[in-house]
Amino acid sequence: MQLTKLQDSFILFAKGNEARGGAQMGAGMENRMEIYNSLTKRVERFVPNEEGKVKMYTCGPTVYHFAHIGNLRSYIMEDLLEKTLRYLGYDVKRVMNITDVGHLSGDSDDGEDKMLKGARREHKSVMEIAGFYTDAFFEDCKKLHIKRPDVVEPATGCIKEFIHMVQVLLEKGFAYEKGGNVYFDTSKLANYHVFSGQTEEELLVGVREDVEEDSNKKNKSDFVLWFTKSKFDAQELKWESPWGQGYPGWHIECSCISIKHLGEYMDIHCGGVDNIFPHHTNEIAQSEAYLGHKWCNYWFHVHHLNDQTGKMSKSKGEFLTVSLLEEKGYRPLAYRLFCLQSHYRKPLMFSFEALSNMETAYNKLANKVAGLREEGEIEQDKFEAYQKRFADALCDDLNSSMAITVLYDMLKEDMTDRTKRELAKRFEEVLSLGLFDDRKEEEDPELVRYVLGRIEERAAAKKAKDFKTADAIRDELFAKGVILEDTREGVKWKKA
RNA sequence: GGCGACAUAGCCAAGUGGUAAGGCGUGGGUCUGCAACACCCUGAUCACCAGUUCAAAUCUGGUUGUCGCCUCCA
Repeated sequence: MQLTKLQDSFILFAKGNEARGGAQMGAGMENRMEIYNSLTKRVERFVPNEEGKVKMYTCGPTVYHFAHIGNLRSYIMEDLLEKTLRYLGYDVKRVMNITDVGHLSGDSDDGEDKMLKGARREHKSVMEIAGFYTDAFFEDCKKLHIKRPDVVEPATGCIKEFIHMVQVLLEKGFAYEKGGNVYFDTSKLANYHVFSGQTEEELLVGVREDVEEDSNKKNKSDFVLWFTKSKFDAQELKWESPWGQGYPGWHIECSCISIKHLGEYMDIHCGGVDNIFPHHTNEIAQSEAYLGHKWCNYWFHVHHLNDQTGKMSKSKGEFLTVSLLEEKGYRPLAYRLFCLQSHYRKPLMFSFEALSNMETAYNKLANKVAGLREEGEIEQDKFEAYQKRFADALCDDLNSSMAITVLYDMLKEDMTDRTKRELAKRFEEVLSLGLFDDRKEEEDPELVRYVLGRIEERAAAKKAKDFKTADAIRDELFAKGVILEDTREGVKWKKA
């Protein structure tokens, strides 16, 4: 793999201001992770600022509605990244924000605030809506085995910090007040378009026609840091500020919250590809202008989940949620498997046919792992060889598809069940597919006793060659949602 | 219009120079009272065209198609 020097994301001073980075790993731990960096458009060796520690930030959900499974793909892949880093021995601190203010409507933009729109739709207050959908988001995450970040911070909890940051930007001359709002002055930056590779002139060419221009802006690229004048006078959430009553712009929250919890130097910033511009671009602008030095070294972007009509979007109205998948009889973890068997940097095509495939694959895989016995000794050589193969796959720009293949190969390998079990447990630390969850425990003990009784009766009937009775019992249990299987090890049963 | 990504078997999807991983499905088989489970076997020359090379899915150029972004009160 060809390694390249980090491109400077430090936009104020084009050269000579490296972030602190480049810490050398000590003995016993090696930096072997290679990951694509959107900033440099290359796969690079991952080297954190501080040896053995990773500071990671994720753009969290906008809580005006349920997350759809396309949003959740990003969180699944980010979860995989975090767990891979932990698996490799890093001490990871991860922070996520909750956008509960300031981010306006999307594709079918009618100029109404998303939160406000959600509130009106459901006759609730904005904060009630935010609380409800925040809980719903983490419920979905739980079902998909997405670990809750170490720190979760709602934007509305950091207003003071936002105001402070805007003040500093004004003092340093990176921002200006106009028409009641505070804007970031992008002309003060040497390299604003770090991600897009386009110049301002190029951007001007095809500007969307349906967007109303803000005549207060000095430059086309400038963006709002603080609003006091909004065409949404019905804005419910407003705070006092040196510039009058108002609310923060969309981008300031991520800059502020991440610096608050992770300090001035960050290792990895995550999000969906659609965040690259303008959101992440503006975050870099604000943060580095505020800090006066380079801020984050690696940018990790997950590509979209598409269906026949294109990317899934909250604003399209109808969208797929985890709950909806459950209603249709799919396991959320089958969706996780579906995501893991593709690469995070490729668009993934969703269809119910594909998900059905995965559902079957998931059940087979879970059965296979459940069938492993606590037998034999751990074969150390093979144990380590497979651990290495597994880690190698993930270190190769998070090749989760290959990691899944290593799991399958491992299960087919000629070695003791105990070795396989222990390996599967190790892999589960990263994959989190719930392969060791004992589903029987949730069963009603009354039902279990009944089923076991009927199985005995059926066994007796079979012994007496009374297959008619035996089949009748099987049919009866099937009608109750219980499936019987006569395996070499005896009769097994499971819920349909 | 600009910028970028992607295009591999019925479906999902790995694979960046040496003659195509894996999963699901399909078909065949073993096992089984039957069914299911399990296990074994079974498939593609990589959108198209041209070029570089002893050798290309993999590099270069072009074409076509799909998708994303082009903000700042998305």
